[in-house]
Amino acid sequence: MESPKKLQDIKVAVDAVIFGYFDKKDLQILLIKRNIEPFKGGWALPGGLVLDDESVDDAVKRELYEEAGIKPDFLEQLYTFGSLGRDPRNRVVSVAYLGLVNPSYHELFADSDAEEAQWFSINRLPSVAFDHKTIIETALKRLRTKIQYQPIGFNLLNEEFPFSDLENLYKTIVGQEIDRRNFRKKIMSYGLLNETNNVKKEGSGRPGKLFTFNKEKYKELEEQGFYFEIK
Amino acid sequence: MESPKKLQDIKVAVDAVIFGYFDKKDLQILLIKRNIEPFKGGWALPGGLVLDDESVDDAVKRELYEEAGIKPDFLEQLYTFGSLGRDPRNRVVSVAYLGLVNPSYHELFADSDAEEAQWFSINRLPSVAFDHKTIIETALKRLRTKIQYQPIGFNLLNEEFPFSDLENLYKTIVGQEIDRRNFRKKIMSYGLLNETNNVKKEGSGRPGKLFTFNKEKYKELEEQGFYFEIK
DNA sequence: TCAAAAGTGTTTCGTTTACACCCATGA
DNA sequence: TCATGGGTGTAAACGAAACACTTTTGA
Repeated sequence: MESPKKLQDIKVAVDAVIFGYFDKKDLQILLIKRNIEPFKGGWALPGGLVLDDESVDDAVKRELYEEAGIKPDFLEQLYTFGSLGRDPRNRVVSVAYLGLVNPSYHELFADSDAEEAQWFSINRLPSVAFDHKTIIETALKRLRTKIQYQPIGFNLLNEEFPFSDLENLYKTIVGQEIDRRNFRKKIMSYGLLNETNNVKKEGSGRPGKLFTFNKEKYKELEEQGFYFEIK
Repeated sequence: MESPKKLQDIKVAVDAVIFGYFDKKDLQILLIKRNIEPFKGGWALPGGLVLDDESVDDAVKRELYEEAGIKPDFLEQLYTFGSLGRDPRNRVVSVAYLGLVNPSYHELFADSDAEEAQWFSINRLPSVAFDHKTIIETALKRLRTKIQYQPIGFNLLNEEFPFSDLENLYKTIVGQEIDRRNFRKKIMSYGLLNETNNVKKEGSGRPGKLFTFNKEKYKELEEQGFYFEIK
């Protein structure tokens, strides 16, 4: 933090990789159709320049709300991309965030004049502007490891969910088969799920009990040095 | 990454938390005595504004070399601090880095006209400028957790080190007693240490064999999905 | 021969893994 | 009664934790 020899000319932006999960589908990422150059008409991560009078954290939240109508349940800083030539116009340093939402609680702004927000399966992403592909890869990697040692996955599920949703979520994100019995035993051993009196209605087969995640209890345990972990 | 409505006026800086370790002493942090306002004469993390034609990663390296004559063995991005009011002069967003060096391989620029760099025990830090205290705390937390699942600690030791140095390092950083036998068994089981023919000369007691860390083997194992872990 | 640090094995305990059948529901 | 997904227990294998004495050196 020294005074500049000559005036610095770098812009500060934010970009967000927002994951959504629809049961029985892939993991999805939120993209915005650009309505200005460069990459006009192409897809890009939601984001934009930070305003002078807002924190960087606030900037992402604002952009997400403006561009897609979304207020993520979970949002954390991912990594700052600061190499040269990221943006063909200016030098732009971009602070990337990783967010999680349950898409059924968030109606997207679709087909408005200005912007179009849309979910894309991570297995069928269109090509994206700037270095956003790298950012997405970084986010995916982080999500895959983080979900194994912090109970962040619940942010992708409904408030009340059948156990199988959780199972499918982990299978999808981590990308490998899990032993249903061992997985359930492990999760249940933490005592972080509350059983509701409701059951899953749709689908065939025996209806599953619905659970909620006990966020308060988790915070409490966490303060006592508890570590959530799924192998 | 949208075009600005009015011109953005935010500076981008880097700050580095560089840890050094002297055997039998505390963990140390590198601070620089400021020779300009604000906080002139006070201590601060090494760092400064990013130049227009260098990447953010390069900016930290340059600043560290200019301000302290140091080229860290390990350096990674820590977190970006982007709240308002961090710097009394301008709006500054700062990308913080965490670095590790072996101080005996790095002579500091001390008492030069321009700058003075000095090691401080993390247990006896002076008060530091800006929000650097927060940055240091973030770095310490990261170091404490990361050293337990990545073999980064070797960057703090001599090229050849007795096993006891490693033991003390972990005791110091993690801040709790370790079982010498179990610790040695665990480390040795990874087969990442090469035994040299040399022994530790100084000190009393039975001389310990010196080891080197096999970086190549670690990289190889890592690619095969191996995870280093110390509980 | 004493003080100081290095070097070393075994048992116990808890956790992880592997594995398959019955249950509840709607069609 | 059949198809579909929900719900459950146990034994074997493995890794973590607890624990103390002998060795080598220099003073």
